[in-house]
Amino acid sequence: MPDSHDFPTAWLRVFVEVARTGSFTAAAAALDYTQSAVSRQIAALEAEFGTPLFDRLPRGVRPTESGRLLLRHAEATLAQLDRARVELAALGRLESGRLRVGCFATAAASLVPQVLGAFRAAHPGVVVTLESSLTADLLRRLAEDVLDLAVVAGDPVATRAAADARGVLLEPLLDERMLVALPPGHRLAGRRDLRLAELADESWIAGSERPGDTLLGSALGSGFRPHVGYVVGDWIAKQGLVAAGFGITLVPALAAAALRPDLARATVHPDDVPVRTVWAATPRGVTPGAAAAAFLPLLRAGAEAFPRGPAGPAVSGPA
Amino acid sequence: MPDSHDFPTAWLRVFVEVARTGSFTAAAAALDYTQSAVSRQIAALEAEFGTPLFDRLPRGVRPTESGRLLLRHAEATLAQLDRARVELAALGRLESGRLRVGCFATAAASLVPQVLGAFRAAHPGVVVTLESSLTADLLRRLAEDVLDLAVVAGDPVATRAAADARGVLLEPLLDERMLVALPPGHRLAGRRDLRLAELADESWIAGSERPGDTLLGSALGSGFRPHVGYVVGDWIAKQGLVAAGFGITLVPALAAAALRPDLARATVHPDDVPVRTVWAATPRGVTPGAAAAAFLPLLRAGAEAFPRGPAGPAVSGPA
DNA sequence: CTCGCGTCATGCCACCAGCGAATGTCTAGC
DNA sequence: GCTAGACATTCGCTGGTGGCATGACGCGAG
Repeated sequence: MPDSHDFPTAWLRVFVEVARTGSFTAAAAALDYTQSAVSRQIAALEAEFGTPLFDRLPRGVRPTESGRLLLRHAEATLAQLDRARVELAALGRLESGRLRVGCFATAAASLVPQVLGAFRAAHPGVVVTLESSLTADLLRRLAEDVLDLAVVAGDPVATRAAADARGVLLEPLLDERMLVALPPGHRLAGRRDLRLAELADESWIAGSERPGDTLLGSALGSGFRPHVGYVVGDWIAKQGLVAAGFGITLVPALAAAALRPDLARATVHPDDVPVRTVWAATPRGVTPGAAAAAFLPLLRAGAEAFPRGPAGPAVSGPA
Repeated sequence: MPDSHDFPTAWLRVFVEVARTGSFTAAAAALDYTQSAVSRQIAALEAEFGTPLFDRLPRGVRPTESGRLLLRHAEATLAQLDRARVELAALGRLESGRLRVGCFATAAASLVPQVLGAFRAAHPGVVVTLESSLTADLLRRLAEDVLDLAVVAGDPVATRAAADARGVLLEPLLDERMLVALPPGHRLAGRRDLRLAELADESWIAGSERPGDTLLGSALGSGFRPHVGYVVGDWIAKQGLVAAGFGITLVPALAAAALRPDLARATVHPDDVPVRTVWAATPRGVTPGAAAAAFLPLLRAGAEAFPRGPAGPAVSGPA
């Protein structure tokens, strides 16, 4: 039973073993062949290369100059194949490899870094890259095989449609609640399931002049008409304005952890803001790498830990 | 007809070609396989390594991370085997390799260097080493596979017996004549087939105190009893003594070219000194390297060019 | 929507490459 | 000369390997 579970490289092993032991018979015994098999293997090799590779002596064999030359290459080749095997195994055991993750901006605030931390702790050998971009871009990059996995968010139907069009697989992670960031000491600080109507008198800070592009705009469908006092795209500036008491703003739950601690917050009633679902997105058709496969459960667990209930952690007032 | 004249490395080529073309079908066409064969080759590879190597896309395939890893090694391995092939071919065409020649001292004076010159001119890539030693030692080194070829000399029967005992093959090259080196202007300068009796009054310079070890001693059997004036092992010193007129000495024909030009010389009648045959010696049983095989004809030709007749070149007096 | 096309996967068959067992041949050593 | 040990060779057979035909699937044109 000549160790058949390795690929057609038997002749290499046979050759090297013959050279090592200096005997067909011994090599055959070592490799679990019969002597005749070894004899013909070598004969075939010699025919193939058109030159004798071993001198047949009365007691065993000795490599000719050609044999020695080939031996060097054969050993190098075996080593090469061995390395391939080892590295491939390491890849499978996630001792090496790469994982290219993409996510939308607010996911990069807390959820993804936290999961990445757990992943890196479990698989230090894997090189992880993270980039944040808009959902549409992430889906495109998945399809282009620039990313292995992405965390995307958006309107359930539209996002799923976009993903399907690009051949991207979506797995829902959580439905994201919305918070309102309030100036310190605000009267509504810590409230849960706040109705937007209660905020009708507030001055709002929007992320863009076009309401449709903003979180706030997505609430327009419910008949709510906010008074927009400022338009600021920058996240830091936005918080600054809120902290200074110039207005309030919507904050996705995932970004709550990134809120400056002096801000008060309150959760919005789910009926007043459309659900924004967060998905794990993976390319369809391509077999997931071991790294991506290992990342997904961690991502699910991380999402699970996020509040699906009425309020998030530290939702009541500043520290 | 899948290019069957190369050794079981087909899977490497198949794999690399699939990765290169990104298609089983195209790879099959390029390698003169059918698509099904390629499909199963890859499937077998994937089973072997326990991981998918290609993502099957609607249009062709693309290597997975494991595939890319294996691809690097596969290409390296193919290159390695290719190098082996090329170097082996170069070895066969004597564009590389080595030739370890040994010879007895006087052969190193002229015959062997001359042949080596011709050889190196024809095969500049071959690394040639030359060592000179005594015949017995040369035979031993041949048997020990330290030399590829040797030029030895000695008494026909004894030498052949020694060679047989060591498993060394002998091929006669020439029967060496003997010269006498004479002081400049000596009365016998240029004589041919000189009888030793004519030299009875001369003072001889021997190489050793034990007559049996010397060329001169080998002539004792014929009843000749020389008057030994000096015993000098060193070749330069011996010539110096002769040149200064202190005596005469025997010189093997092969060393004639190395005689200092101011010495006169004469050939000795073959009946007065025992024949010393010069052989090419090669190890028996071991297949001769291409280099040794190419060297032998040159050696025969070189020996042929040496005088087998009554007198050598420039045998008459100094220049 | 359906059809056609191109792609890979698979079932079935044939072939021969390669193995095992037994035998032959050569050499060395006693 | 005989024995022992090594490689070579022969014969019969199995299993791997490729070819052919077909199936499954996704895409894109009409």
